Amino acid sequence: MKIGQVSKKTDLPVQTIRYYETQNLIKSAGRTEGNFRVYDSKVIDQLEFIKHCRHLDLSLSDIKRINELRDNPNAVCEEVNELINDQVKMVKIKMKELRHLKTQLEALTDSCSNNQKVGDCGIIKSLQECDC
Amino acid sequence: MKIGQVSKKTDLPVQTIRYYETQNLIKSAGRTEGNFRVYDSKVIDQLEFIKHCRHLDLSLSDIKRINELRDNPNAVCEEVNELINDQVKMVKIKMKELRHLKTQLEALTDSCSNNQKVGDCGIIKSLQECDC
DNA sequence: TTTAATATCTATAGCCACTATAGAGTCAAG
DNA sequence: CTTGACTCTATAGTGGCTATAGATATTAAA
Ligand SMILES: [Zn+2]
Ligand SMILES: [Zn+2]
Ligand SMILES: [Zn+2]
Ligand SMILES: [Zn+2]
Repeated sequence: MKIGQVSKKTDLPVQTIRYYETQNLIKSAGRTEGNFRVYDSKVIDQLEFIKHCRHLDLSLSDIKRINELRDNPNAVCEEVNELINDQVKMVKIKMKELRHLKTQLEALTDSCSNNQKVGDCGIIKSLQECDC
Repeated sequence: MKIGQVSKKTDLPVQTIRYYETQNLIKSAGRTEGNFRVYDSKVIDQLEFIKHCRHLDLSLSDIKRINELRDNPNAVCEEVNELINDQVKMVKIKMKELRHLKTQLEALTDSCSNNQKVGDCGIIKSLQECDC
């Protein structure tokens, strides 16, 4: 299989697959005589795994770590657990920040009737005076 | 006032102030004979304005646009309004994504009892099989 | 068989909003 | 006069890609 076909099967851009190779998330592929990358079907699973991890917004270095752990199936999975728990924490923090942001932004929209002059616009005024 | 003092008053890193200058968010400052930037107190307000906009996660180009609009106090403020509304939309989208993420991550943590072997860990299995 | 289209290759730059570093110059206090 | 704090420019790094240029390889049609 060449990279274009891998790309179609995984729905990942060709560039991204090559990028993952440079980052050692997948092994360097073999090459044809003409220097084209050749893959066997295993890589599809590996890339799908990476994709799912990215869906969860895990960083590439986290994913690399998880892959390393997968290579030691007898190790205790505590570290995997911690990674996911940390991710949950991060998501919670981000959600909190976004809730705060939303409150502030909606207060801003309330302070403008949309047909004022810029000089009188409540949004602009609030941005000047905001004490956060 | 030199840049260090501006930095202290605004609590923005010196680098950031210089960066904002390169991005034309603030005008190029005057210079001393020794080529040090000199500011008058106006810049404090400008930087505070930028800071508050950044608190709302507005992009630097949005902020630049808002600054341009502020220079035309007689224009209608519709565009300011749109910028903020777009920002609210973005925040809502991100919140939705994060809620989805949180659900998935918490389902993952539930699928692992933390003391399994990596080979049996429900988290790893879920990441392999996930069909999202 | 020639040619044209498509696929692949590497290397490099761009995105965003900074942050960090190196190496040189400026200035004030002791 | 030296020390130290401050400032200057230029450059590279962050993360996770994405886009481009220019070269080479392969495939398909004419
Ligand atoms: Zn998935
Ligand atoms: Zn308004
Ligand atoms: Zn603020
Ligand atoms: Zn587990």
